[in-house]
Amino acid sequence: MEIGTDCEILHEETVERVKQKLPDDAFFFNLADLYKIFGDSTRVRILWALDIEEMCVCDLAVLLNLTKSAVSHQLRILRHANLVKPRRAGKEVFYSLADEHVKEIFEKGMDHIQEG
Amino acid sequence: MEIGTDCEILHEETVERVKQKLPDDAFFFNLADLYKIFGDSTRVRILWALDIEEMCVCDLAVLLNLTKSAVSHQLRILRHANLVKPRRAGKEVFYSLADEHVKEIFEKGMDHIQEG
DNA sequence: ATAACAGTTGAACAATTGAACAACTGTTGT
DNA sequence: ACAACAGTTGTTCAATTGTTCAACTGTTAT
Repeated sequence: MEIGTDCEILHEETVERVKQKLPDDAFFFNLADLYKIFGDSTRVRILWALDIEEMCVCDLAVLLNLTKSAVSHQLRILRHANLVKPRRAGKEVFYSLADEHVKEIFEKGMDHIQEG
Repeated sequence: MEIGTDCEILHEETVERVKQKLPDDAFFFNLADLYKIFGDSTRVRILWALDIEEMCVCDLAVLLNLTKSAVSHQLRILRHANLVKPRRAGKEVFYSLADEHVKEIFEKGMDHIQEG
């Protein structure tokens, strides 16, 4: 079955109208990639914890019952997405939320859960 | 390496303080599951389109260059998460966003992308 | 009734992803 | 210089996930 052509165009006006506003693929990939990061309970727990206060890798491992390795891997992903930022202090690295967006995205998500 | 114990507890006060506020696992799973749904470019494109106007499955397939099947599978997931709602009209099924949260979560996500 | 078509659904396959393990950096203190 | 420890990183493996294909519903019109 051929993509996009296994059906007649039912409402051409609608499709055209929306198509004109449609952002390019990169936009959607970036947006999806951002949400993908929130889409894992371990990462969400880390973000939630860092929303309370700055913590080092070991603290997070103990708090969330994970290995340092697992925490570090996830922090790397979160760092890469500019959601957390590191602060080195001797041997330890303290992590905190990078900006206010994280908190806001969280709040909207929780709103939805509490209704559904 | 034993989980959560491959390091000394460095800041016990911090860990305890955060632990007391820590929601149960279900909370984080639900939250992650919600974001997981936004974490796919096809679903995000569908949601974006439905944010402009109500559309039927075929319209979405043509607009986004997908098979009806692929669209329907994704709509099922979105329906299940209460993000879209169907409206049957004869042979066609029109979908629209279920509530305002979707739009708000979107906006926050885009804010973040445009800064990073 | 039956043909036509919008939409749904299940199974199978490829691609992605999180966790675990082990090896490695980098900093501190002796 | 070296031991100790916080953190990082690469690899492997199992599990999850998106898409496709094919078969199936359900509604409309003849």
